[in-house]
Amino acid sequence: MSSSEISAATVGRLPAYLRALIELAGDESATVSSDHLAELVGVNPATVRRDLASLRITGTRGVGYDVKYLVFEISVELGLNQEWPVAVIGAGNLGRALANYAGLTERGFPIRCLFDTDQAKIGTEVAGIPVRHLDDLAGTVAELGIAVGVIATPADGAQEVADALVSAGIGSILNFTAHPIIVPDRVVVRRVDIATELQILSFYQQRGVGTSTGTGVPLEVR
Amino acid sequence: MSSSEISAATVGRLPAYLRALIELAGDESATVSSDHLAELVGVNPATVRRDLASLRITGTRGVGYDVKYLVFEISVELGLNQEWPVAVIGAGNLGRALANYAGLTERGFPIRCLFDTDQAKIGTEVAGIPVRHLDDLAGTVAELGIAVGVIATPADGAQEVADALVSAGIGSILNFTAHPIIVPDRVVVRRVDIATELQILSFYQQRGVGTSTGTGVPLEVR
DNA sequence: TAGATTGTTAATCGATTAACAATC
DNA sequence: TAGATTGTTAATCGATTAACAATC
Repeated sequence: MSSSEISAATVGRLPAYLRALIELAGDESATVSSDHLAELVGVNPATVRRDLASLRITGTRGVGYDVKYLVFEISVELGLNQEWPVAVIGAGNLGRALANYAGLTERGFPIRCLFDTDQAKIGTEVAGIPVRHLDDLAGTVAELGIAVGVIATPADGAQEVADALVSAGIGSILNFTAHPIIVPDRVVVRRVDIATELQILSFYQQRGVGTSTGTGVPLEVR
Repeated sequence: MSSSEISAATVGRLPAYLRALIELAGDESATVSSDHLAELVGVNPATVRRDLASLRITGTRGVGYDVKYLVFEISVELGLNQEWPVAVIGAGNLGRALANYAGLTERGFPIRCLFDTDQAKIGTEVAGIPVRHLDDLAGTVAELGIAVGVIATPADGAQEVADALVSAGIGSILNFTAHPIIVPDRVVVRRVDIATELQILSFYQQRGVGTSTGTGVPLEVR
């Protein structure tokens, strides 16, 4: 399908475009040029035009792109016109921090359930979110329509949890542990590894410092 | 200097190489071929050889690379032969989760202090780590030799905190907020943005699913 | 019409990979 | 010597960017 034209690099920039556009919309800007948007996000204007063209988003020559239309279209591309209920596996410090982070619900990723294997935690609530036993994962995924699983357990449990998520029918996994996980092709995985980020920082710090980017994408304005 | 030959892509793979090598060392493997290491990390063997060559790490033709030597050299490149004391700004749920994550100290990134502006928290401890007022940042950075600052505050405080870290002389910042920060060239920033990661997941989930990689690098074995 | 800005082609750049001579 | 594997060249691939005709 046409979707194959959208590169991973483009997808990685979409959240940054959206964030900049939402601020522009607040400023009541009706249109935005590729030059302006590029400057806000820290990329080349031609890259912006190419990215938008790959999404079949068109602007108006001599004028620019309609901000509201851009926000709408990019949101649709990112699936933000619907909710993606999240389950967090691991009700430790990280799991509780995620549960307490209201920003996720605001952005369409409400955490609906926490899972753990510690009997003392089962049946309690964290920030109003129930904690259930990992054995109840499959049933809960079906019951609550969970779309995304977040692995927030100790590293040595990561693969086991990933397997459980996969058998429960989950198609998207965010892995916070230091260990890579192996999943079938149909499942999409991203990893957030704090220790790796720190190691990359120390590499550049130790040398004269080049500039490093976040998340593999130039998200930081220079 | 010679350092300019090392690409950001190579740097991003170093932590994954190191992780695989440490497991191999545990298996008492004395040497490893580029083929084997490539398979463990999920990259092409030629990429492994090219990456190592760019670090001036040599192997032995017909034999492979010495595992202990690789571990040592890559560790040195990543600055892991020394400690990088960390300060976490924000003693909320995320800050406390980080403080309780022993993995960071084990990997050479001990959290030495938390900072907040909530008087009720100042003077308390989290997992044995003191919480001080943000006003004391510069003094504490000097006193404890802090090398890395982690921004774990609400998003709207990110730039202000970044400015404070920069004036305190910090050269490496890990930003957990949804907002990009602007810093001088000498400062290295990486960002971990959970909402962005989830948006990228939902993009792929919504479509037939391609495969996405974590951290901008193919860290997940397929 | 004159100025602005898109949409897209062609050039460039950088990273990946195949292939193979060198050599252990 | 025969087999294995590196180190590196050259080819390939994909992404970025300059440039500009199209057109609002």
